[in-house]
Amino acid sequence: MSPDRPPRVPDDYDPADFVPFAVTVDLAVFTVREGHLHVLLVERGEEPYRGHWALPGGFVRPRESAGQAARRELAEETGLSPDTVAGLRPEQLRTYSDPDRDPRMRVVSVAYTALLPDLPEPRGGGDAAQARWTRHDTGELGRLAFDHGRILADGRRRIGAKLEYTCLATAFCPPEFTLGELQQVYETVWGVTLDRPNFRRKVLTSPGFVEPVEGPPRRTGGRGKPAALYRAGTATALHPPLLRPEGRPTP
Amino acid sequence: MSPDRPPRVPDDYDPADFVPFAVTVDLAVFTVREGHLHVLLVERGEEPYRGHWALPGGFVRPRESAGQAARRELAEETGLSPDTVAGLRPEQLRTYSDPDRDPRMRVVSVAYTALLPDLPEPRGGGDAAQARWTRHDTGELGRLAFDHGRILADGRRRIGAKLEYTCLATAFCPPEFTLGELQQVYETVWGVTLDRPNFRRKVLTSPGFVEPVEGPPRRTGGRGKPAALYRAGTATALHPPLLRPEGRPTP
DNA sequence: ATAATAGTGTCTATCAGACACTATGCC
DNA sequence: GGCATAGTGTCTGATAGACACTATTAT
Repeated sequence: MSPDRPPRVPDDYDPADFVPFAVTVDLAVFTVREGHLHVLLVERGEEPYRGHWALPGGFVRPRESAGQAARRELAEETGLSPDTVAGLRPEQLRTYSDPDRDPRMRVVSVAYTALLPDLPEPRGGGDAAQARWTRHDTGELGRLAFDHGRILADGRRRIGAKLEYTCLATAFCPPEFTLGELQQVYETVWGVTLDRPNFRRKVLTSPGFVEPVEGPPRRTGGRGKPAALYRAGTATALHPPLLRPEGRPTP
Repeated sequence: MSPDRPPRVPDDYDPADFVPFAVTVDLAVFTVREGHLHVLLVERGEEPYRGHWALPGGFVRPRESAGQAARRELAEETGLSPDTVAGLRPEQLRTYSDPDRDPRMRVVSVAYTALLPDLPEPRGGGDAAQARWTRHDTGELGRLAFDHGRILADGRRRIGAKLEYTCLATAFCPPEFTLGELQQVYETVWGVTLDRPNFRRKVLTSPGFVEPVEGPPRRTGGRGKPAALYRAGTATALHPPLLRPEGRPTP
């Protein structure tokens, strides 16, 4: 509901004196780089958790929605042009509201995931705050600040699942990409290897998943036969889905 | 992130003067009753939207998480015993944070879905606020208060999708149920008819979806052959999923 | 030539949809 | 018997996994 609704109040609590909450957004921004899943982290410059790495994010401002705040923060943290960021669609992950998740005050955080193609190093918003891509698989990312480790784990699980039944994987790719690159996204995020012929067949027979780039230009990824280029199609859902091997949903 | 993180602040905004937000939970509580999907609504007794129907919900208290608030509100609104409510697991849907979603103040609402078996009429929390099950399909539920119409639509879409790849459907059923009842949940939520033999085969060969109730008791749903009873299994995910007919994800 | 990547074709096991048929209860 | 629901068996078309094979580039 929303504020008042009078007789609902059961006992000890008066709606008028609700505690003020701070509302923030946190972003789990992923990219695939050199065959590894990376996540964008920033270094905290203040207590608590000074010197720890954290997810980028910030306050929701008085006149913006959480989604707008997420897009704004993403632009600030990555230093991407507003045009580029406009094309991205941070997707709401879930909201974290444990009363003690911030030791200082009551902060409710709306978490988002975003997927980027491989980009140059983040500019870090042009100020002193460090921002960098960190490999997600290695243990390198020690303890993150606050409950960001949990948020990151939730986000990671979510994108793995969404690759199965949406066309989301193309968001990890540049505007034009080869099927080999697309396959590597799946292999990297899922941590498996896929059969190339079967992967091609599945992608190409899923209507609206990818569409060939008309001009017969081609591109090479080193040596080997140059690959045809594709761009993301208009579909957003995959029916039927492209299921992970092993059956199990990834623990 | 969470409050401060010093050099991040870009320009005009001072983290110290964040506006106070109110945080509420809203619940989209569904049940299947007489072959129709129903949702639990309460009648508002105050402006704005006095006399309009709304989703049940309320403020998050100073020392509870949004999830705890959702369970508490669910217990209050349905009048269910705490034991029963403890078994339910309201699931976070998403957070609604449009600056103008409440005309009076800045309210961010964390929405939850919950699925109940067919129950006696809600007690309405023992006070004057009306609470009742309303058919979701008919146009009977006029304009809901605030953005609750949108929340309800989002929740409806979500549970339809989750039936495909989770074992959630059993949450609509009493502790012991027949496969016919389970099938009716799918048919009702999806608005389709399913082939019974194929449905049985799928459910029974999905490990952990349902398990037979040992004692050979049986129960009838009127006339016809009595059906074997099952209870929910231990699995939570369905692999491979039980896909909706038609291919399309339901617009 | 060899390595490396792109792309094609085919066989097969599995699975979902369709549907005929049997079983067991009530009237 | 007639009807309604529960439950079984079978056929078939679609699909995913496995894998052999060809194509085109760089070195």
